[in-house]
Amino acid sequence: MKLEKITKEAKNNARRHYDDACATAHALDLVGERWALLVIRELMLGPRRFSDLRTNLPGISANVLTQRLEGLEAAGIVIRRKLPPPAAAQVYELTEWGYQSEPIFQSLGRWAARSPTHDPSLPFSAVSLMLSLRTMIDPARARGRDIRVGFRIGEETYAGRVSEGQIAIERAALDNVDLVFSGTAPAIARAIYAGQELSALESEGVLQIDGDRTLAKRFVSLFPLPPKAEIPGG
Amino acid sequence: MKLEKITKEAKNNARRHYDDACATAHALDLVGERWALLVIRELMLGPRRFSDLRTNLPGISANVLTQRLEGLEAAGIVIRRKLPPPAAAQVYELTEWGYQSEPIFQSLGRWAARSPTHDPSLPFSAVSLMLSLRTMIDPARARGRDIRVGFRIGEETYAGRVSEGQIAIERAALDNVDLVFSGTAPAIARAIYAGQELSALESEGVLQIDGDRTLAKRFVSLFPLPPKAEIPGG
DNA sequence: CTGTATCCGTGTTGATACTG
DNA sequence: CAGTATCAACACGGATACAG
Repeated sequence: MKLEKITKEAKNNARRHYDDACATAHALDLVGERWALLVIRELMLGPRRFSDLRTNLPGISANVLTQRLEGLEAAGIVIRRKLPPPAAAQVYELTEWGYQSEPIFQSLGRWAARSPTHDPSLPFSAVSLMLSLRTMIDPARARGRDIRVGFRIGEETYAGRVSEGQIAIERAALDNVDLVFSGTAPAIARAIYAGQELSALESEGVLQIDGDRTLAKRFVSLFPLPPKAEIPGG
Repeated sequence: MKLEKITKEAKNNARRHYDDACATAHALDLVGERWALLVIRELMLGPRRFSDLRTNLPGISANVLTQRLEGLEAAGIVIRRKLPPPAAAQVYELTEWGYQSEPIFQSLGRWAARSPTHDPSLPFSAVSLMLSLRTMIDPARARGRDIRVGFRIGEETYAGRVSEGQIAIERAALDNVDLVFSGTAPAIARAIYAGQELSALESEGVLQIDGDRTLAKRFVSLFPLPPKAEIPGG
């Protein structure tokens, strides 16, 4: 039993890697496997349990999630903790270095937003929507604004604050916010990125806005999408 | 014959993808397959031929390289061109949007440079070394400097210019440079990143420096490595 | 010489079912 | 809830043969 485990681990360590001193290639050795970056993304706004990760990563299978978490833990990117009683659940959390990978998501997201084949009508996790706000905010439009905004998505709430051209977001209770968007992540995304009328989404029943409507309109206008790339001969 | 090709293409189009509206996930659909980003990296400093790519990507096989180039071309990231006679060779080149992926390499490289398991003694392609200079230059140290530097790596030459805290680099002839490093990419990397004595590398015969030695020392000092990440319990 | 196509052994991935 | 076991499908990489 023990021996089997050891050989298995040896196998994992000897897994495919690029023989390349380039730091980018090394990054791909660390997080280039399928699903790895998306697992990190889901942890980017704080610790999560195995099943949280599973439900927010449409399509990942349990064994692959296990493997990725083991690999990320071995690499020093993720750490697993047992929550103190009474919660007593096990959670996975990024290490400090793990959290520092956020610029990777921003550069990937900003670039891919220009893709001609990007389909924003697919499922959208709450975390990725929140992260996308950090990525896509237009500092020029946001400068001078100070808006406290809340989001209620399923069971979870996120609190954000626009200031100095940036937006800070964390998983937190909705105290002291000027504005709350409640709904599914895709619905909120339609309001912010597809530019759909807030009132239309509300009558559809997929979105609810509490607070100053004008402020809400101003808020969603802070997140313009870049123009699609023009593909020669495409 | 034709039918087979069509079914194969249909298969390729229907290949594994994340069902996720997040732009980061879409980026991974585009460039998340093994080798894809490294192929793009090799094209980042200008067009290359199939065999250039092969020799600079240690370990990629011809059929995988073909598949990646097809996929990247279909995605609008790479375009293939036939060089005019007499060269008449076929080359692969990034589209404008493809070139805009450079920040992805920078964020990956900067982050992975902190990895405790990064081994800089592996093979190093000329392009990745040149790109790493753009990524790792310390603007604070570089500000106020104006240095024209050349690199001769194998058959190729690269010309760089430090100015305004940045370094611009292109594949170009070595006219008008203050300083030339000649040698293999790993040797130059040892001088710049491992902080090895230039004179030691020269007596070893792996590096040659033409130009002002003091300037060379100043140049290599512009590229400090970040501290390794501390892994809790690692 | 520069790629492309095909075959094949092997390892990785993912769907389903199952266990503590 | 948090994973493990099993198995089929696929992707990878190497070799080789082929085309312009």
